[in-house]
Amino acid sequence: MTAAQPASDDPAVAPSMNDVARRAGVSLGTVSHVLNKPEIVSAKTIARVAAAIDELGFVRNDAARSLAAGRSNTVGLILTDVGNSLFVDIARGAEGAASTAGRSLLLANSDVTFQKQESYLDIFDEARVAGIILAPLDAGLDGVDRVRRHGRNIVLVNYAGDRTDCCSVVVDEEHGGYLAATHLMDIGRTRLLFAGGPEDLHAVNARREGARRAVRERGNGVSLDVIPSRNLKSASGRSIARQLLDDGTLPDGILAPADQLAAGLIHELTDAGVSVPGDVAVIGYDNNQFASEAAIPMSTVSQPGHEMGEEALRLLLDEIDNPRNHQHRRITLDPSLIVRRSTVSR
Amino acid sequence: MTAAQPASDDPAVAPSMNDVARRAGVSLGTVSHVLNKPEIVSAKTIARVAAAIDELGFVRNDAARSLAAGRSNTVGLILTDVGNSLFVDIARGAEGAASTAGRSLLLANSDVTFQKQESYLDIFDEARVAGIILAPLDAGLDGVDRVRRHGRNIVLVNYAGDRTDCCSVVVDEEHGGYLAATHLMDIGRTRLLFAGGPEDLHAVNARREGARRAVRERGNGVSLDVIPSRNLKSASGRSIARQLLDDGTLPDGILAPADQLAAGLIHELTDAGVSVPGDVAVIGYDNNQFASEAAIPMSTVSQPGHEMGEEALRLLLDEIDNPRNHQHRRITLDPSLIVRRSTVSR
DNA sequence: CTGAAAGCGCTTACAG
DNA sequence: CTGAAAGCGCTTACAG
Repeated sequence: MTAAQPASDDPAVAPSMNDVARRAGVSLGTVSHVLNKPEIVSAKTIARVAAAIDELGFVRNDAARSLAAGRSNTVGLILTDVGNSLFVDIARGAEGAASTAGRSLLLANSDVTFQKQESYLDIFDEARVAGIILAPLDAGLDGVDRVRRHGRNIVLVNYAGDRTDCCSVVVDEEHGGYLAATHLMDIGRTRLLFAGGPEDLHAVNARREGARRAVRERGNGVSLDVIPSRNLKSASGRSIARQLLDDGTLPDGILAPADQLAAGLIHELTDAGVSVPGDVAVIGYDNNQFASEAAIPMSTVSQPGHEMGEEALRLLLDEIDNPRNHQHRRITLDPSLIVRRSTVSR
Repeated sequence: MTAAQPASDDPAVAPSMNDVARRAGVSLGTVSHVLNKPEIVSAKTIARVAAAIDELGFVRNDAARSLAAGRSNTVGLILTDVGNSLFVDIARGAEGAASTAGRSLLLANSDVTFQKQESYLDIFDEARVAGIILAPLDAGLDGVDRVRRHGRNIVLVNYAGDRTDCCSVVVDEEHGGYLAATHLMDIGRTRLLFAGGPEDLHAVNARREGARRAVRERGNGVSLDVIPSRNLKSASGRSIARQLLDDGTLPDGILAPADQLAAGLIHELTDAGVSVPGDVAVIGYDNNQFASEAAIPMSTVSQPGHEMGEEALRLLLDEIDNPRNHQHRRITLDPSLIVRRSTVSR
């Protein structure tokens, strides 16, 4: 279906500050002052200029402003995966903090692709944004050096490797794994399985080590098996479940490093007549939207995405506004346990 | 937890085109030509300039470029809700088409807030982006006129009201409702319920009317009840289900205008011992991620988000690149039915 | 094919 | 408190 209509032939053009000045009967510089330092302008002049701006529908040309001022008002945020609610929460947190601070926040989605991540770093670099918040892939942090060399401020969020030469906000992944394992032991489970996850992902490794520590510290007679998987998707969870069913050796508690993985496990197990949590308690990770919507609402470990975004923006603004006194720092936030029916029946 | 390290005292500054020119031993204009019209420059000069760019790590100042050229290379996309996978798909589609065309795509999330939508329109307007793709709220399209008056190209996606004075890409919502109702009748259901949704949402109304038409055209002896709800969330689905259970008059087929709503209905019904789809078949709308992950995978109506984003960007580029010949048009895409176990048991 | 120069729309010392 | 003017880093006719 298509309905057509000719485009307007009048390519309207935005009025400039000069137009405003002329209309208000003041100089160009005065208009600029009204916009940027109204406190040094008389009330009468402000009113006249404001009226002219209104009448003309003037909007500042940000390219010219950035160029003349040598700095921009906008901040860029590069997310790994906008399909993952953690990153959406980060974006919301950063957006809130940015708008409080009078800054605009622009988003980019690297879509778990290293090349896109690099390309967006360059785009924000070319745009001379005031700063960049990057949720980097495990794959590499090379681009970070590149843009920093140009004087661009950058803070890392969610993952930072071992970099201490820029600010970062991360979550204590190890503690998340610890929380999950402790919860399973608290409800009396003794044969635990850490199920799934590529072994080259930092977060997966840390969560597994956290689970190991929990078992070591606290579990006498508690075992912890590990079965890795190619990815974090639900199909991997299903295939691990089938493997367990075939072997006939079910654990009584499963920790999955992602909700999707846990969902696959739960479906395949319940389809086979295994009771969750009766026979096997399952806990996921991430607190994705569907974790609470599932038929068996899922216990999980939640990461404070909103706070991560807020803190990241706060660190960035400090770096932007106090370049001299700024100290790079790493903020580590704690994940939290969310108990639902996949581990504790009501 | 916090670890500190002093910031570098050397606020590195990006080299300018002038620096590149000096280093390459050519004029400023020649460097610009190498970047923008390499075909008119000799291979030798290109090589020299390229080397200088490399050595210096030069990145173009996009603010200066936009200002001098009078146009920008980036396109802005304003989404209603990045938490909704439809919009994520739209973003992915637009991103793909943009990068193919050598354009950068910047995202903004209006977060279902009219004020944010307006504010991001202004931000993109101030940034003098080449064009804007807006997924507008039902609430109002005023901002559209404002930015168009400044010569900004804009195309609407997902909702366009009755505007024909700009391009738009929408989905045939009426047809989606028709598909869902037809499916329920196809599997033999005769007492249908259109459950939930605020009556002032265009999409909800259209989907309901589509269901009505399907019943009218095809159903002899088929009834269609309607129960509205305050919002599209899962709690609303639960409360509608409780109402049905209290009344003791269950339909045998339910159409919900959102997956979340359907999820709430399904949970409350199955908790009460009602079989889905045995006693009641339930179909949702949107094909959100959790629709397939649910314990009873959900039948639903899927919207072609990726294609919507692609088409929207294509229309926008046509408007940008051919301002003289461009014809505004509305592209209407079809939704599709996805059958899962909430309507058809295996 | 290359260079010199005007100009894009602002900001910001500097005078007054 | 206000204005005149230089300059931000590019692009783009225009000469040569």
